[in-house]
Amino acid sequence: MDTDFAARQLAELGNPHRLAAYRLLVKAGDGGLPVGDIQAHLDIPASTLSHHLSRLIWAGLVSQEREGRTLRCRANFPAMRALVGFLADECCTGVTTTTTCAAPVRGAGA
Amino acid sequence: MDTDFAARQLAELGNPHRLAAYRLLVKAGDGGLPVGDIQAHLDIPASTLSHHLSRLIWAGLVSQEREGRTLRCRANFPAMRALVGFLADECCTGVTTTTTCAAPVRGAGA
DNA sequence: AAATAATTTCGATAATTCTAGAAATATCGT
DNA sequence: ACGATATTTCTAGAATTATCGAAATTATTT
Repeated sequence: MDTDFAARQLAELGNPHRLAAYRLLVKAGDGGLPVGDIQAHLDIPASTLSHHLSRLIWAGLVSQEREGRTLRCRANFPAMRALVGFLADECCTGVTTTTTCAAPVRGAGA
Repeated sequence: MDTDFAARQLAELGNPHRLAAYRLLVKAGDGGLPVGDIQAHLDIPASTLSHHLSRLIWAGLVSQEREGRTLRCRANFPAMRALVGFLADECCTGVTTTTTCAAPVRGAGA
């Protein structure tokens, strides 16, 4: 994973509306959620939500699939694991001290 | 962990310079690194780096401790684990399907 | 106390992001 | 084709962020 790409994904998650939407999708799991459901939870204008969703999609964190009139959104779980792994990756590689990563993150290589 | 707080931390990590600096500190482990060492790696003006470091510190991701003329920076590992945990927290709570979090993140409750 | 070193604060400018209304697009049922 | 629903694209103003030189701050050495 490239640093700039990871930074992009983190930045996209770093907006309260987008993070709330993303977490909603994480909670929803593989079933995902229609845009309208997300809007109902977040209570922001459709155009604003659409803007945020497009950024999550662009960053590869969320995918969309049309189902009739609605667009179902899903969290990209492999991407999330890769990002989380990147953060902890090479943790303490150059360490000169003792314990640091007492609770290392699993699946770091994803 | 509050959503706005998590978003703030993610946003601060979502800048290539800051993420690079942070990862440097993560690799350095408990030993940390002086600001000057970070600057040598990132090759950006001191004032710009200082600005970015102050944001990481403000977000609670990095701490600083003076050692004579130099300021030693350290990654706040518990904060990192808490943030990573937050992302995966309640994953698939409302799921209606089968496998999703094939490689669940440990320490999620941090 | 002066010179030097490490880092921050200030100030100004350029670039990006957020927000949301209006218009456009896609799909469905009749 | 038409009307209704779901969602996006366009647009632009406001707010935030990034950048960096110059000046200020804090600590060390002589």
